[in-house]
Amino acid sequence: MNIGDVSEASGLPAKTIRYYEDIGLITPLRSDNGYRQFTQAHLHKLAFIARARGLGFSIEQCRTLLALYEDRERASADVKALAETHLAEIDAKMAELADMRRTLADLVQCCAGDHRPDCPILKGLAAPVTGD
Amino acid sequence: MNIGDVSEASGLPAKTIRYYEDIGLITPLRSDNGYRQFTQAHLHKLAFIARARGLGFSIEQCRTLLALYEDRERASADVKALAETHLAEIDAKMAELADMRRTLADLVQCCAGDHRPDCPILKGLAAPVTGD
DNA sequence: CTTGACCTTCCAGTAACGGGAAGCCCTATC
DNA sequence: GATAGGGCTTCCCGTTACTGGAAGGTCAAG
Repeated sequence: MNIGDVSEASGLPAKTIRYYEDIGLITPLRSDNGYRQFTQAHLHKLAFIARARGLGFSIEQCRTLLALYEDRERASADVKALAETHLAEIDAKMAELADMRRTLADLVQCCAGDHRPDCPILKGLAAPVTGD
Repeated sequence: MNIGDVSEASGLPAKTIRYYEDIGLITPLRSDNGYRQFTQAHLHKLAFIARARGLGFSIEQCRTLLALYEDRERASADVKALAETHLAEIDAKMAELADMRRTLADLVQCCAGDHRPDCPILKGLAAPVTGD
């Protein structure tokens, strides 16, 4: 398969697939004309990466996951640990966003949002509301 | 004030403050020795930016907020609209994270996490679970 | 006079690609 | 055979919002 085929099959842009080759995630062979030649195994790997990325794993985490995936002796505990680490990262981000959201929603709610210049949002940014 | 003073007062690293000057967010004067000279107004602006950044506004959104902040004729509706746009961005990110979290948590829960190689997480990444 | 803390500029790197240029390859059509 | 098109190649720059580090000027204290 050429890059266009795996691109369509995996849903990944060709640019992204070339990038993954650059950083050593996949290593397609080349045909005589210099075109990358992909096998089903390559496609499988790319789909794996696409799904892991879709779950928010970083490229380096994907690299580790792929290595574990290809290691028939791996312990599932290793995979689980990585997944749990990532789960914790997600939770941390969600908590951070929730904090922002709370504060921002408060400010928005206080703002009349009319033609007048008086704006509690800007006031809140200029001097944070102290709950004391 | 020198950059170290505003850095400490605003909580922003000196590097970041220089960067903000680079991109035109602030424009301190220079003293004879070439050092940046900051006023209370500069510090005020930096603190404003720091808080807006803390709420997740992008640099460009901060630039707009600053412009609105310094425009005595602005309508609070403009500020509110920007804040609501950002609120929607936050909500979108939270929803995306929640989706990831759900799927990942499901996989993690199915994984024994022991010394054996059998791992539902890797299986799930290799071929997504279809709910059909 | 030297030491050390501060300040300056500039260059490079981060994550994970995306855009676009310049140019080769292959097939189809006229 | 010439050409048009689409796909492929490499290469380099741009993105966001900084951070790290090198090389060197400035200033106050001992």
